[in-house]
Amino acid sequence: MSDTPGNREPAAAAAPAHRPTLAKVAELAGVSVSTASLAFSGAGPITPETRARVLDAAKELGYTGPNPLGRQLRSGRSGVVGVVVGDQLRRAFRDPVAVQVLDGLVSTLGENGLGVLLIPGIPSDDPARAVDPLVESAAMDVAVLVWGVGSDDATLAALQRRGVPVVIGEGRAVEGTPLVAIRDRAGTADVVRHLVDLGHTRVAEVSLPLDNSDRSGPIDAQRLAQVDRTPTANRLAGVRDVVEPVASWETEASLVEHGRSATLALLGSTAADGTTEAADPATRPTAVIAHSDLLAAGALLAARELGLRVPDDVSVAGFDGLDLPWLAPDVLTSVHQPLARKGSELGLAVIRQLAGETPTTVELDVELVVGTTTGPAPTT
Amino acid sequence: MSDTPGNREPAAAAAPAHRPTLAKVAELAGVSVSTASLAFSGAGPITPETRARVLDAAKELGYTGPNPLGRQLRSGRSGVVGVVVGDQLRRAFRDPVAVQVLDGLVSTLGENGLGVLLIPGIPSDDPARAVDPLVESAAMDVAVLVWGVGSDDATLAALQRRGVPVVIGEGRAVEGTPLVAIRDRAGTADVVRHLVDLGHTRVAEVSLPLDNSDRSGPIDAQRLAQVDRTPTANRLAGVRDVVEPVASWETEASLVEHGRSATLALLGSTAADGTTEAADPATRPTAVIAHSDLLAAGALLAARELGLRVPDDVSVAGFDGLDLPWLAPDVLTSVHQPLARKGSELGLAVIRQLAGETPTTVELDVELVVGTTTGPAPTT
DNA sequence: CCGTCGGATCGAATCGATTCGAGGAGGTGC
DNA sequence: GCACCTCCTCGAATCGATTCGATCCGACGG
Repeated sequence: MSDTPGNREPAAAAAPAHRPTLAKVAELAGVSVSTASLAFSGAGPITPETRARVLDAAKELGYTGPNPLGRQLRSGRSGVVGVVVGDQLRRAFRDPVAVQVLDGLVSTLGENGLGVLLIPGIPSDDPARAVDPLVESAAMDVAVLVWGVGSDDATLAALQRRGVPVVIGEGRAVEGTPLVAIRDRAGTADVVRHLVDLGHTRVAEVSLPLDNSDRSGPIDAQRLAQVDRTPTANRLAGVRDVVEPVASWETEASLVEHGRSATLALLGSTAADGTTEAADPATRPTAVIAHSDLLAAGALLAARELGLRVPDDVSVAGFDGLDLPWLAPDVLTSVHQPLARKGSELGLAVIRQLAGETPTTVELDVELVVGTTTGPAPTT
Repeated sequence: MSDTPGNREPAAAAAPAHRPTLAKVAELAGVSVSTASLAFSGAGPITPETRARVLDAAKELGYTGPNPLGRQLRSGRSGVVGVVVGDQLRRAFRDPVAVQVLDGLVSTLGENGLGVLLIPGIPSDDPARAVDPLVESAAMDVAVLVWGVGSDDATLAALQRRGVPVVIGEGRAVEGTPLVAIRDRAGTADVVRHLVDLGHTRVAEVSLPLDNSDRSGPIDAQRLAQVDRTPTANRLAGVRDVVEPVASWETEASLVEHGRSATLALLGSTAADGTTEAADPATRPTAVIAHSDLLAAGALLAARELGLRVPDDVSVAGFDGLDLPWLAPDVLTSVHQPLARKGSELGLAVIRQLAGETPTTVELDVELVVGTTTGPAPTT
């Protein structure tokens, strides 16, 4: 076998495990490579005996099935779907919303034999890292941009340049790519209408990030015009479809602590000694609408801290429909969105894309679920 | 070019985008394929003009670089690291501990041009799903079992059968595979010693799951013998190195709500009307040691619910060192472990494994950080 | 003026499997 | 008994790139 002088074994000292190939198995079984391939793939006719002989030979050699790399090259498919997450995983995954969507996506793709490759997105504000090796050259059949695309998305551009088909979740529609979205705007309007129906007129808003600038603070008209994330834009619009909020506060991420600090700013006033206490009940907002449940949870904690009773002194509502048992005994009033379903739909869109079907837009329904955190506006 | 009659174009109607190959580029540039390859890879000598000519030709054809599949087959490397997560992502990623480790892992691997493929593990209690397509046949250079391996791990077995090198985090050491662990046992002993030093003698324990049976309830000696997860075993042992807990409660997952219910059971007693109130201060545990911060957070909430002051009536300590700002104003006493570092070390172990180095075991240090939730045992 | 040396380019083998058309053996029908 | 048909197996091309050794060229030294 090693009759060739000058073998191509450069320095592989402790690597005796040159895995056997299909050819070796075929040789041992006394059949051709093509027949051996048939034995494994099951495509095409083959006698049970021949098949058994091949399988026996495989077992004897310790061959555990066709090398995926060879198969992939031949078929032109890698079986891998790239999922673009934020540049920091820890950030993207701290939000249960993201995790649940991803869970649905991974399950659906897994059922179809597709794997998920985590791709750190290219931060649009960092041109130095404009070439991410994974985005630029990882093998993937489709890429999923789960959390939308900005107006000037470097990752999207790179993928399109490479010719990788793209599926987008929750965001701006892009020519020729499937989109899976939810009815943010209508859902947000629903919950705000619920508040208005309860008599609330001074509604404060805790907003999702408007872009990826990590800013936080009050949103004025000028800032409002700069919004560059579709979900945020939709929810801002949904609120304003019903009422003009008396105050609106931008947060840097959908996390409990940011909801808390935003709400302290909206409902509290800083005393001379630096401590924060509840603001004047006559002017203070009577309801807080948060763009997410995590922010709403923070709002709830802030209200408790300020000594405000929920919902007697202030009503709090969120968006997402997360299960937050540690808020007990309170149950958030929230707009429930089908998170796992959103992931599944993304997965199905990927599969349709691979099948060559023409891209479609899917829009999922949401549902207002009233909990214990909203009630009639205080009469004072 | 298409002088061959009977082209191999079966039914690719709307797919004109047969991506150009290196051969086509070489042809247009008037050079050989090998030279064109050199122009892209940069390996080997090449005149700047030739290189430019190739690159121009590539641009003209819309060729965006070598097809990863071809390169992978040739090199025998896929550049992909499989990371085995629980069968349900949503479950694995609800724990910030997991997410932070994964974040460190993804960063480190990303810096080395390696991608992370999410692999749902094979549930050991479900023989029907004993063949996961991804575990069985996805292309990966190394697999990482981040959360340890059980005594009879189907996923590990499948990977070993395939000959995929494995790296293990936090668990039982396996012959010939690198391991990255932390000093659970010593760290746990440290925090328990801290409690004992404060005068606590009646210490209750809220334990991580002992196996993947989803059981919850008190742990007796018999159950204690069945533990099949190394981190849990280590922490149980660490506690017992210092004190014998007056009560120990198994949870089904490291989540706030389970910590809460366990603690209600440990510190409360159910009244005749079905409500739970604090048990007799004379016999009630004065300290709760939880195996994780999420469980400890639940314990804290439960204590508050029972009307117990922390740390005056009861001390609470955890493990992990998570940042839990929504527990404010409390700050958990906890054993901090370097989570991102653990991920990085796993990544480095992967890289060493790929470089053919011999597997080593890395054990990371932990540090007790005293917060506001532990204090002297009540004198009554 | 010729031999030699070094750098750039090319040819061909190789990675490991899939697939299609051809060929061969065995069985059936007339 | 012959022709035909079916079913299985085989050979060879192919997927797209990398890489090694060979070749070819110009330049330089003797």
